[in-house]
Amino acid sequence: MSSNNNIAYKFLSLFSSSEDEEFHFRTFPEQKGGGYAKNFVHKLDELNKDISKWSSQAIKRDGTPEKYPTHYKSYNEKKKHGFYFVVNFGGSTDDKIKKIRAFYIDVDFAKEKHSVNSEGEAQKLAGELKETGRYKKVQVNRTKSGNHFVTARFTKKEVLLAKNEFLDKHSEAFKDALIVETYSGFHIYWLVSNCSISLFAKIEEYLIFKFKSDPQVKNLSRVLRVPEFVHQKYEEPFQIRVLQWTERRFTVDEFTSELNVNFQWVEEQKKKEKVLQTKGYGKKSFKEVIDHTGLERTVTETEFKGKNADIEFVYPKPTVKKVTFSEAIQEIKSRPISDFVSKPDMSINPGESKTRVCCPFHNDTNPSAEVFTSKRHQQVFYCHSCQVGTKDAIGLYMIKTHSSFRNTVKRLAAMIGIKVVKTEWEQDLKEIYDDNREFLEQDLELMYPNLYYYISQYGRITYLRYLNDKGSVNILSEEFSYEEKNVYFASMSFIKKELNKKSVKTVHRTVCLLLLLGFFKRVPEEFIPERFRKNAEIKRLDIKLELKEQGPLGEKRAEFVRNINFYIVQNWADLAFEIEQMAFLLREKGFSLNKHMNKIGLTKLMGEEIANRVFQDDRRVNQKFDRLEEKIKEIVDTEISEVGYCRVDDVLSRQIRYQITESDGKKKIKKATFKEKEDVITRSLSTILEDKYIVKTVQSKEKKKLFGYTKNDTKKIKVILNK
DNA sequence: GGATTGAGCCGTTCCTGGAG
DNA sequence: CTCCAGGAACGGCTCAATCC
Repeated sequence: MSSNNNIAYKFLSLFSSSEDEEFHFRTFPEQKGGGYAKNFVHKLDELNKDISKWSSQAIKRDGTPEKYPTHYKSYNEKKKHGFYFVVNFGGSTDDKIKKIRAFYIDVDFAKEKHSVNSEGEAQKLAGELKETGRYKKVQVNRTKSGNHFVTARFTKKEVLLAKNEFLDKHSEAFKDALIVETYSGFHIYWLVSNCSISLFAKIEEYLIFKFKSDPQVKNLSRVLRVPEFVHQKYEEPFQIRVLQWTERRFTVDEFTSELNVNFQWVEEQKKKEKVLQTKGYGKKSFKEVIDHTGLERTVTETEFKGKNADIEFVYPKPTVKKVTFSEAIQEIKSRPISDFVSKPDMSINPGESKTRVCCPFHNDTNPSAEVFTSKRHQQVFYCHSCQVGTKDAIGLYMIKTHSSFRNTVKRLAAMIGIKVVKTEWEQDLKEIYDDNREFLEQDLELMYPNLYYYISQYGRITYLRYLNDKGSVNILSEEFSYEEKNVYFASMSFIKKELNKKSVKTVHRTVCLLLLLGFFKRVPEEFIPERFRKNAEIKRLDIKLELKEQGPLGEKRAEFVRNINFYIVQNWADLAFEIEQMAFLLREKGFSLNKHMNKIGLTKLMGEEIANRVFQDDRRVNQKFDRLEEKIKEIVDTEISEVGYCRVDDVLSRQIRYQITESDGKKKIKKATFKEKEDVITRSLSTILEDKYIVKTVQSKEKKKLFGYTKNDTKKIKVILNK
């Protein structure tokens, strides 16, 4: 027995069955910009020393070690990296885990997060939370997509109370558990001797529901903090410590009976949760409140904001003037808001700079809204209480009626005796947009099966409708057109928000796919008039967006518009055959969003010209990629000439060396990593094979035997054959 | 330095269609 | 019908460009 009193070592040794069992470790920066995560591996007996001496060289992702060793303790304290270990045995990724060492949960009492619908609501909730005195910090945040949420961090005292309550409540279940205390909660471990990999996830799920612990903490290769190291995420550093020791190692049977593990109950809980998570599309919106356990959600329907506003607009006047759409906007913006609103009275008395009114958007008895003249705009309406604000009557009308921008302009124009007429160019455009709408209603499946294949899935038809409609209501001006079509812009985040998507990346890839197919075209940057690229003009455009968002005054936000993608909508009916051809090609070549929707992948699959259409930056295909591709091609050639076929798996497991030219011009031989080989194969296999080979997927045992595959499993394998 | 954007890589989770 | 590999979605992280 060792005589040292190293607690971290003692802790880890509980998890292993022998002194030379391996442990995988990882460090993560606790704070933003704190560097990269690093990986380490140690046998247990290497750690049988004071933790200030624990150190080694980190292992990079490609398996090679880093240049200098890292002393974990000082790295943890000075560089503020958290120090974690992979609880289960085998490796640091899920597929490498071979043995379950323990069941574990992570409970967190430090924070609460509430999602709300508007900044006003967020501020109100934040105020209420602050008043309770239970929180150390209450923050109103806004996601990139414009959703508001309130994060609140409990005071130390509250965290302590919650911790005690939690331990008391579950003392029976934790009787034979290892309990580790973190700043915000606990890591609870139950050592286990004979749990299968497949059972692990089910039991973890049960524990998550039973103890309302962090739902993320259930993966096989989960890392948790090592005791004795310091947790420095918050202001005060906290040393992770072991509260309760145990050497009890459960068998699965003992565990399931002593903790009353019940899988059916888990399924019921899951169903309940699913119902709560269901969100309405389009018409209804819901509010989610997530408490600090991250699991209990209450969902309420929100009001249709603005519908009940106590505001009335003036009646239309007889037409005295006919103007174009953009002229009408100018005219409306140049007039005071009171020209359009009959109630409340928003006129500013002569000689005064502003007027105060009772806000029509909330129950307001003491005037908390004001109408004033700003430097950049004729008039601005802004409520200090509920923070509804607009820069002209257009915004007010849109908030009240939820009309589109175009309809709003038309109706407001009518109120001042103006009729909006279309120019010839606008009429042509309207036809395209209308035709496109109709095009989507047709029986596309029969007429254009490949086109249909791509647009029928994953709500892509919704993207098409949305972008087409967006074009039709954002007609800028004839002088700003490309190929005689209306040019409009859209940011990915904005589309994401409008279409209720969860990730900008998904939106981006979908839009790229639609561009690739040919439904839209990106306008090359050199064709965008200089004045539209200038800040001032972009601000003008942004104000429109801001109105559509019905958000508070967008003065700040209007300063941030840079990389904008400009699009034109094609005439889909005219191009349907070409789109169908492209869709056919993509399917034939085995196009996949995951693998090919990037410049290198698409260039390899479809050629440079098409790739440039979708990705306009001047990224080049990596030289390295080409070299490795040549090598792989050679292997396929020789293999097929020798045995008549080539298994893709074999190519991946082969050691391949290829030449690269380093930055100083020297040539060097490099060993291809697995990932590099995989990249080349997934991204460009079909293109490097020329026309003489085909790739076949084989799954049945008999067929696999033909290719010398003897393993008794149902795994699909890929083989390259002569055509 | 902070914010924001498009774009990249990588790993996990959810879902589906085809093989058996 | 079941099962599972692969595709799509999602989320974490980085990076460069760009502006205040």
